[in-house]
Amino acid sequence: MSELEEEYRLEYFEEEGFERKDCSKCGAHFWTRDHDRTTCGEPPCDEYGFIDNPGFDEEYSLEEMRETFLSFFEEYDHERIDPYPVAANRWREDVLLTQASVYDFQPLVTSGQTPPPANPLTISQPCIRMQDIDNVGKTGRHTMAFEMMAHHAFNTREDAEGEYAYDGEVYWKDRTVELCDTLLADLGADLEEVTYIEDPWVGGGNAGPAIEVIYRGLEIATLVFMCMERDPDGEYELKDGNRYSYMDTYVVDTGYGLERWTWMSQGTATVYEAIYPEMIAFLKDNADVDHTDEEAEVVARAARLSGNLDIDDVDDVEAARGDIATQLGVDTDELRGLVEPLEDLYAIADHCRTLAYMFGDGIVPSNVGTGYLARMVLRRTKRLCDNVGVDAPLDELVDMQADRLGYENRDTVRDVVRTEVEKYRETLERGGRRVEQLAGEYAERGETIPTEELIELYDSHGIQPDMVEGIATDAGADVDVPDDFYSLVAQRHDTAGEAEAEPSEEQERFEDLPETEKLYYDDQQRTQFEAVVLDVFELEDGYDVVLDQTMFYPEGGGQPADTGTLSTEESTVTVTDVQIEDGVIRHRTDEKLGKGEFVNGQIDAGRRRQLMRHHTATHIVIHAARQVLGEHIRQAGAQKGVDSSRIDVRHYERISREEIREIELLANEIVMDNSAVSQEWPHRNDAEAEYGFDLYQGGIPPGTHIRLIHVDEDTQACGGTHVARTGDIGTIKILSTERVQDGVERITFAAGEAAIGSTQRKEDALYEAAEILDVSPPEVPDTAERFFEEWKGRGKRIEELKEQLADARASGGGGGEEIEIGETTAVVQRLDADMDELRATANAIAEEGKVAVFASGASGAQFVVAVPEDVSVNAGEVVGELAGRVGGGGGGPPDFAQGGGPDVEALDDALADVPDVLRQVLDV
RNA sequence: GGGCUCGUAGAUCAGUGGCAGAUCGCUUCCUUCGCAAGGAAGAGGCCCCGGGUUCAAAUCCCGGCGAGUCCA
Repeated sequence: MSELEEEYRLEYFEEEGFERKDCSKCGAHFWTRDHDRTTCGEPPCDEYGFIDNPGFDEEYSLEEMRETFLSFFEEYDHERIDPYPVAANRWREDVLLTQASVYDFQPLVTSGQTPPPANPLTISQPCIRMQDIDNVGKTGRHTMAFEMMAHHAFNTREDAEGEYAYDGEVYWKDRTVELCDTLLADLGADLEEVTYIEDPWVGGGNAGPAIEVIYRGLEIATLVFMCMERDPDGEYELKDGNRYSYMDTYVVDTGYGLERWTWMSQGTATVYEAIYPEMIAFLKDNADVDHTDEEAEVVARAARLSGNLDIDDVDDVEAARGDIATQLGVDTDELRGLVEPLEDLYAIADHCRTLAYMFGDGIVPSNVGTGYLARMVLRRTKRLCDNVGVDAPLDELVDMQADRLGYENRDTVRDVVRTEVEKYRETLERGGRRVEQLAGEYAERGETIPTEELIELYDSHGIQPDMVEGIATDAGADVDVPDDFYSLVAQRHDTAGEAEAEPSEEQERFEDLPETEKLYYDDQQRTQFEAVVLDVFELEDGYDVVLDQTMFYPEGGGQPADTGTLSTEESTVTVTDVQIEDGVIRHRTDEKLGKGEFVNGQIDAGRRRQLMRHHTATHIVIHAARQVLGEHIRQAGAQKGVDSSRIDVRHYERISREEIREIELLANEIVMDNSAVSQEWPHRNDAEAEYGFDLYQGGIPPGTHIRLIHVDEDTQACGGTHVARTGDIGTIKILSTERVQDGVERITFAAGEAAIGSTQRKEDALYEAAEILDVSPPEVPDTAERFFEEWKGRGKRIEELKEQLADARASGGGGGEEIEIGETTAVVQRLDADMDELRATANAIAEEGKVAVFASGASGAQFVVAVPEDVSVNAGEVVGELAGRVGGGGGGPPDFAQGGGPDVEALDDALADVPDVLRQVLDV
């Protein structure tokens, strides 16, 4: 760490008369204006000093504080940027949720591949952190949803000029600290009380010096100077044990907690009371949480005490509760009774804000990804509401927050919440029944419900152990929930880490090749071109040809590669696949071409035309789906093909047939409008400013300029090839929808010739069915139904007749051979009928008090033996013996058995042996 | 993306390779001035679909479709 010490010797500190000190309690290095100070200022070294003693001149609400911050930085030449969605997985694959403002600019901007939307910039970015979910409401300062206010500056070193998407230095450490200091001074903070603690930062492969800003015991900002990256040969070893070296780009990454600044300005006992005053008042009223003045006084004092303690997880909270009660001179349980309902209310307010962010930004509840996190939060919130007695519908509570946060899709948000609450209710009901039954069984046996069952209930059915406990207690069964329950669940999910094979025999030759010029964007209708062969790579199966320019579209963005041919004067080779790697396009061919040869390229025009139709149609279908299903509709994946294509969209319920028809109609209206499909390459900042984040349906492309495709009113960033006018698509036919995951619907459709083809195939099927039924196609459904009903009726009638036939045979009409065995009579008969008939007849005979042995040769050799109640013949044994003689086996209970074998030839002989077999069995 | 669980009467679910079951609901009748309740009788099943194993599959195996749930 000491290697970074130099990094903190700022001119600004010197000019302002700061002194570097070591904390007398924790040893941390920190900078302060107060020369008498000995501690770093952060709990546990110091206590909160702002409760009932606000640190700023004025009180601010959340909204006021946000505005104050942003306009302050605007005044100092920063551009204000709109916040990004909380679903960070829309632009990066390594995380699900936005947890800091810098997430917005990773990895493309921080690495220098893409310019920032402004430089320097300021933003208040909504973030969600689920790590501390259990602490929310209890510690007085943890929230799951928060806004990270920030100012960022993106710099590159002088010697790297021109290599990155931004150049030069905007500002670095001194200016950053100065801005922070100035803001504090502007708000009226006592700068003597502010400490800047040295705390190097490491994360996500990057690192750099960082400073924690502490004021009156509260960490109100972190100033990170990201300037290093992980490098095995790096000069510096940092606290994560890895080595790092300096990068060409260096980024000012600051984070100012909006909630904490608001709290600081108000000095309330908890952060929640500062940021959600109206909602908490509403919840208190709704849940009837009311304290006498005396009780309120106890609660306030307890909050103050717990705020002063170093509480960082729930175990500490529980332990601290006793201490606090002692200090206040009240009973621990009494204190808990007063405080716990409040804690639940605080958590509800916070969780509702989290949900508003999530659903407002278009996250759909699901069993995967961010959707799953949203589902977990929603269920947890619902449980908290039920627990504390809040009976306002959850969608209303979430809407209160969505309203306050200024979301415009509030109706959809409410709809999503209602649907999800209903799903949860069903899960609970299902689970409840299951547990009741299980508990009943264990209670009867006087056993404790084993842990294995609890894990199964939770893992497979989503039933929390405490719910099992509640129901089981009512049923009189014991439950023992182990302390390490959740780690036991985790064990079930242990997966062997798969080794990632990396062949990496990348030839240097390939890396030295220039980027291939992409002709397919110039004129998307052309299918022929001329080029020079730059290099040829021999593969196990064919060759990879690299040209100077190409019309062949490489696989990408869900669009498959073009196929076609490359011809020289002497020969023609077939292109079967095309891939792009670092801007260099490889054409996979069956035959070899010579380096330096001129070739004439011809792509398969029919295939390409279908792919273009499908690609443009994809934009149209998603646009239409958005009109019909709602603004939240977003692509979750897509694959184009020649015969059909599919897109996956996020939606919270199954798409109905009616909705499909609407989407199909809308899509075809766009086709019929025959409007032009256009492309442009604007600066990405201009594009984002005009169209917003929804441009990026299929991932975010790097680069300063991005390609936009306009189809009707839809605009998307897209690298694919498209038809010139929507009418070129011909027609769009939606083929099917399926639920590929909970919350993700897959729409499969066909365009152009493929649409006609698929419609014709469906019609053919209908015509064929109509012909078989000998009716016209519109009559098929009614006729099919009538036939099905009739078929079922006949089945029933046949059953009845078989029963009657069996009765008739039993009463002597069957003509079976009767033999006497001991005191009973046995009827032995061959009856080549199916099993049902044999069984019915044999049963009827047994009813008469006779042993029945029936055999059939209808399908294989089969036997049925029925024995009346008080006769001591074991039917199973008889069948076993007989079936053995026809090469098979059989068995069943003593009074009724069946069996058989493949050897029909031996059936009659076996039947002839029946008397012997029966006597034998009887003797035993 | 991966794991696990489930698809049987209108609903909720039993069913351990050998005759398709329970409870509620439904229909009719009895009892009643009437209703609730009670009694009696009855209807209602492509055991999700398709393959396989077997003498025999609701049951075992594989695949598909549909649903639920946990984890990353």
